[in-house]
Parts: sequence; structure tokens; C-alpha cells
Amino acid sequence: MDRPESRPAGRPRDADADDRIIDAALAEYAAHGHAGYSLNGVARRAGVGKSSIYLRWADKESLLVDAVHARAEAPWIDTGSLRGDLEAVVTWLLRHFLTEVGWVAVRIAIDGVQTDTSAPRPEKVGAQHAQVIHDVWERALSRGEVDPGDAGTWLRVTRMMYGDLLMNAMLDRARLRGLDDDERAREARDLVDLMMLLLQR
Amino acid sequence: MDRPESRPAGRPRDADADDRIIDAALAEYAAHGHAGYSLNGVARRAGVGKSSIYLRWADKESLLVDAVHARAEAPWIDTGSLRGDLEAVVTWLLRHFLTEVGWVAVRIAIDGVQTDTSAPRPEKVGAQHAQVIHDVWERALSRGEVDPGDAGTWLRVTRMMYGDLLMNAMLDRARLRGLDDDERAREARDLVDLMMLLLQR
Amino acid sequence: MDRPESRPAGRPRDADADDRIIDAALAEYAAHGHAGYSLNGVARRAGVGKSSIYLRWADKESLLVDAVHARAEAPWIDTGSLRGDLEAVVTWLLRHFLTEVGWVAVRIAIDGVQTDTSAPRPEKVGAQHAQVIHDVWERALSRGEVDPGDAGTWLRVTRMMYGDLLMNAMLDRARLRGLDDDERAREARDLVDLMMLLLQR
Amino acid sequence: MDRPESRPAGRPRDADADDRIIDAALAEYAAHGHAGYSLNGVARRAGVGKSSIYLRWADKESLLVDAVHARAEAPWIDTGSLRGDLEAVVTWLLRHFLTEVGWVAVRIAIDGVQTDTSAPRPEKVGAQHAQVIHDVWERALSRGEVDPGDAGTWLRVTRMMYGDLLMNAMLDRARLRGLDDDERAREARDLVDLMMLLLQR
DNA sequence: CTTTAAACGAGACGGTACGTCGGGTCTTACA
DNA sequence: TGTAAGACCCGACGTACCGTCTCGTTTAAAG
Repeated sequence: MDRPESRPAGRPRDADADDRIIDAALAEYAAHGHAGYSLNGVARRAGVGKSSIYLRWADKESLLVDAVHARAEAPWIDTGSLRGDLEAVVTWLLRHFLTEVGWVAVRIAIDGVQTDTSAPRPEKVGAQHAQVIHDVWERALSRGEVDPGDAGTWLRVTRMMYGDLLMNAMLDRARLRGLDDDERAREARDLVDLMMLLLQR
Repeated sequence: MDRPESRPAGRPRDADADDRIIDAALAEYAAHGHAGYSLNGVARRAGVGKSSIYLRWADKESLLVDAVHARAEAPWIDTGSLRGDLEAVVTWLLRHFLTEVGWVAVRIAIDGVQTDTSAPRPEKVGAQHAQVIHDVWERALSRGEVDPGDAGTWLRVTRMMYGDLLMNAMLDRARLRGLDDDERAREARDLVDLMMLLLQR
Repeated sequence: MDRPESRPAGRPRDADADDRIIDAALAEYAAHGHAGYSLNGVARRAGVGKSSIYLRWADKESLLVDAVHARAEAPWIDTGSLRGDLEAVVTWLLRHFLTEVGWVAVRIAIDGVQTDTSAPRPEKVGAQHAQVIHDVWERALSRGEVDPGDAGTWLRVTRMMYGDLLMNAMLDRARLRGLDDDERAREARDLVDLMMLLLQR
Repeated sequence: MDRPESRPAGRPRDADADDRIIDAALAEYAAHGHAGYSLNGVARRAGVGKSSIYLRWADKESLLVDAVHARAEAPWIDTGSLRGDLEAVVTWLLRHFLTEVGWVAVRIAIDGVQTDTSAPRPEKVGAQHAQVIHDVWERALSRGEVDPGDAGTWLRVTRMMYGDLLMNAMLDRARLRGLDDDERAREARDLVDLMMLLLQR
């Protein structure tokens, strides 16, 4: 019997180490901030040699990007209506931007912007958000709730939504933390009201 | 005879050095990015001893914050109408977020967010934006274009505006860079259209 | 099977680096004097990172002490007579105090004296001299050339010998440098004449 | 009308400052040792600007040399006999090498030795010792206690004396500190016994 | 069962930047 | 012109971390 790609010789990677390293990376970042996020610290916390990290990632930045990507799970959303989907997305993001991993993702995305060049940059971090938004749009299209010609408006409106949530998470973090589920739902409804207004203009 | 506050003893600070240091800091940041922004490098570029920097700022982070604050000038806007003011603000921001200093300010603001605590954080960087937005609102109020009860909506709408522009600057930087003045004006008009719609709902 | 002490984990120390560092330290000291002896310079000259030095020594002073200790070799002396041994010691010291390492050792010994306290101080530098003198005494004792009761006189006489050579090396260095082997031997004989006189009083 | 040396224009030197600086220099050296002897500290302790120090001395080393020279007073010795003079000198030195200023002088003399060159070096520190020894010799000569041909022996014997006292002060400092006047006198007599033996050989 | 080969932990390696401190010079206002 | 104060440029200090390297050990497949 054939095995298309046989395992390479030598001792196999310790799959558990990946997890321990990723968790340690996020924990160190959370504990000491960007400046205090050190690979020495990650290795120590993960109980792992530095070489095991460098076998897997090229540098501390790549590790952080992958860690965020690995731990930031997008919800699976399909409520049956555009409005419902949007409320679900907004509710998710209201929480997400308050989490450690969610905010690290924001920092990475901002840091990754090259100010001087138009060179393509690693899009890993934002990809799952793009996917969620795209799916909502596709389902709304297939239900006939939106018109293919509104793609431009859709883009702008979702951008405004992200922006509002980002600014909110940045400037009013303490209040947002204190919200219970009902209040969060109301907050989401208010924002979606405006979005629907713009989309149905 | 009055001498409100006499000069302190000793050789006075070299005022020119402040400027050279600030320019060097921004230039180093621009040249080598966040990771490569080193105080040794700043001192070398400014032709200044490290101690002269540490006499003025506590650490490299404070220097960067102050440098951004010192070099990021807000426009003086008063067009006579809410719509005109908003278009002027948007046009300014469309440029601003593409500049080195403008984007460094964004990074600093994002980095300054404490994820774990609600402790007050240095607001220096965002203050001038807040001022500009506040002034537009006050003038619109005094002209009777808006209602004092709409303050909440105003807050949300401007947040959405900033967010749209931020996301745009982050995700579509290359295109934005290529715009000429007319295109930028059109872009601004489109966004303000949506904002006015929401404000006058 | 015995393995008295197994090697510790991790990459082993580079034994060659020790030598390079020690040589560099003495060379820097010789080149730039006490004031110009800098660890940065030592690291540069040895082609070594500063961390590799601080892994081995606590500070620049300890390095210098160890360097002197490592490079200052005492001769192996056993001529068969007290007079012969003393002449050998004196001849050695006449050279030794003119060498770089020999004189650095003197400076360290002098600097190490605590003027205000009687606390014990690192004796490393002087230990080998003490050993040589002690051995000469023991052999003379076993040959019956001296009396155990003369220990006090022996101590004083050898102290005077060291002192004479030290003062000579300090005040008349240029002349001493110019001596050839015969002259040095005569110089040694003259001093030992006096010492024998005192010992046999 | 003539004024032989007219006071120079401008503010006159503060005569008291010299003393305060010298005392501060020795005190700082005593307090923090060679490494901790800093001009900043001296200026602070003396209540003086650094520039006032640099107006008087070229660098911190010169200041220390002068400070030692200014504060190290030699005794005036004339007992009427060679033996008496020598005992007085030894008794003085037994104390002197235990004092702060006395030992600093030793360090400076040792440090000043150029290991690589025969260039003349500042002899200031040793000069007064040389003078005292010379005077004792001259008086002994004029009394007919020694022969002019013994100058070489005199040189060597005094060198041995200094050396014995130096080594003693270095290696056995604690014991020497504890001596009372009688014990010190006995110690001096013992050494002078040996010296006289060598001189009268 | 032995060999081979890679991953593992540990930690030393050469560098570089940190923030502090001291040296010797310079620039002020005052005496 | 001297003085006290203190800023100036420079460069060393000792620490921390980067990304690489070199060990001896462990693991699992191949021979």
C-alpha cells in the first residue's frame, strides 16, 4: 500500500509543543506588552528550547502572527437574514476586540502596514474577517436582499462598521467591558440600524 | 521690576537640539520601522549625545509620542457649513493617514490601549483630533444645523468616519496614494454623503 | 560505571574564548593603561560578544585579576641550596616586575588594599609568590640551612627583598630594562649577599 | 603710580575653593575608592562648579596628585644620630602608610609607572620622601657616621626599608593598625637594627 | 537489534540596544 | 575675569534579548 508522502526520517515534531508555544507567546504578549514580548520568555514559559521555536517559525514576529491566527476563531454565522447576520457579526466583534488575541490581531494589522511602499504584505491576520463579511454578502445576494450593484456601498458600510467598533474598543474600552449580553445586543442593533439605512438608501 | 520666572541657573537647553532630535526620531522610525527605531540611531542621526535626549525624555517611547504630537499639525477648518467642514476634515484625513507621522500616531494610539486594565492612558496623541471634531460640532450647533440631542449620533457617525478612513488607509493604501486632488475630493464627498444621511435621519 | 560529574546541559563553553579574552584584556590594559582599559575594547579585540565575557566574569576588575593570575607563571625553582634558590627567585623577579603582567599584578595588589576596613580581600594575585617563598623556606629547613626559630627573620628578610625589587622596578625601570643576563645575575648576587648576612646574623 | 603686580581684572579667585576641592577629592577617593572617585562627586561635595576645578587642574588625575602632595606632610627630623633619625623615619612611615592620603600616594606612584616607555613621569609624589632620606644621609655624613663611598649601600638599604614597610602595610594592615606607640617603637627598632647591620658591614 | 536521522532541552555564541553615569568642554547670569 | 550651575557630545558600563550554534539525549523508522 502506498503512502503518498511518507513521514520524513528522524524524530517527528512534537505536536503538543506547537500549542504550548502559541499559548506562551500570547500569554507573554498579554503579560508584558509588545516591548516585553521576548522569545526567551516564550521559550521559558512554554518549557521548550529556543531551537524548537526557530524550527517552526522564522522569527518572533511570524510566531505572533501565527499565534493570533491560530487562536482567533471566527463564529459560524447564518441566521437567515441580512439583518440577523449583521447583528451576529457586530455582537461577535464587540467581544472580540476586547479579548487579548483580538486586540493583538489589530496591533499586528496596523504594524504590518508599510508606509512607504505598496508592496504586498502578509494578509493572514485579516483574512478570516474578510471571509466572514464576504459570506454574509453572498448569502444576502442569494436571498435577493441586496443588489450586485451595491458591492461598493457594501464595502464602505462594512468598513464603517469595523471602524466604529475599533474606535469604540480603543476609546471606550472600560465601558464596553462592563456591558452585559442584553446591552451588547442593543448596542449591536443600534449600529446595524444605521448600516441598514445606508444599504437601503 | 518683574521677572515672572527667571531663567534657571546653568547653560540653557539648546532649543535647536529638540527639533533635530524630533526630526531624527521620526526619520529613524520611518526608515527602519518600529523594530529598528533605536535611540542610539536617533542620537547619531541628530548629531547629539544620548544624554541630551534622556535629559528631555524619559525613554524612547515618550520621545516618539512627543515627536508625533509636535509634528502632526491639524488644519484650521471653518467653511461656514457643516457639510463643508466635514468635507474639509475628511480630505485632510485622507492625506494625513498616508503620511509617516500620521500613521505613526495611529500605531501609538493602538499600542497605548491597555488590554487588561481601565487605567487612564496618555491621550496626547488623539487630543487634537478630538478638538477638531468638537469644534465642527460646536459651529454646527451655533448655526442651528444640528440639534443638541443628536450628540450621541454625532459621536457614532464621526467614529464611523474615522473608522472608514482608517480601514481604507490600511487596506487600500496604494490606491489612495495614487489619487489626485479631484479624486480625493470626490472620495470625501461620497463619505460625507453617507454621514449627512445618518445625521439627518 | 562512574561518571563523577556529567557535563551540564547546553552548549559547552568555548575554552578558546577564555584565552582570547584574557589575552585581549592584558593587551588592552597594556595599550591604553588603567583608564583606557574598557570591556568594550576587550570584547572587540577578542572578537567576542560582551555577553560571553559577562558569562565568565562578574565585572571588568575580576577579569583583570584572573587574567593576571592566569598569565603570571611562577618558575619552578630547586637549586639545592638556599643561596641558589634565592638568587633564582631574585633573578626571576627582576624580570617579572618589568613585564606587563607582572606590573599589572602589582597595581592590582596595591589597589586591592582596603584602607578603611580589615575585611579579608582577594589574595589570588599574591598567592603564587607566597607559595614560591614558602617552598624555598621549607627546602632550606629540610637541608638544615635555617633554624625553625628564624621564621620571623625569614619573613622580614623576604619582605625587604620584595620591597627592594619593587622600589627598584618603580624608580629605576629604564636602567633595569637595559641589563643583560650577566648584569642581572650580579644584581641578584648583590641583593642575596645582604639577605644571607641578615639570615645568618 | 606703579603697582608692582596689579590685581588682574575680573573676579578674584576664591582662595578657599582650593582647599575645599582638595579635601573633597581626598574624601571622595577615601569614600568610594579609585573607581568611585568622580569629579562630579568632588564638585558636589566641595560646593563648587566643575569649571572651577578645571580652571585649576587639567584633569582628575592631576587634582589627585596635587591633593596628595598638598596634604602629605613630612615630619621634620633631626635627632642627632643616624640611628635616631632612622627610627624616627620608620616610625613616621609606619603611621603614614596606614593613613588615607599616604596610601593614595602609594597607589598614584605605582599607577604612574609607565610599563612600556622610559619617558619621565611626574615625580611629585615621591619627592618629599626622597628629600627626607637625603637629609638623613647628609647629616650622617657631616657627623662622620657614614662614608661617602657607601652611597650605593645607603640607597639599597633605604629601598629595602621602604619595601619592608610597604609590604607590611599591604599584607598585614590590620595588625599594624592595632599597635600602640610602644609596640610601634619596638617594630621600628627591629627594622633599624637590620639596617644598621647592613650599613656597618 | 542496530543504525540513522531528525527533533528535543539547554544554554553559550557574536551582536546590538537599552538606560545610566562620568569625563572634559561650553555657555549662560551673576559677582 | 572668576564662579556656580548645568547642558553639551562622547563613550563605557552592565543587562537583556536576538537569532545562530553546538552539545548530549530522545524518539521512531529503516535496515
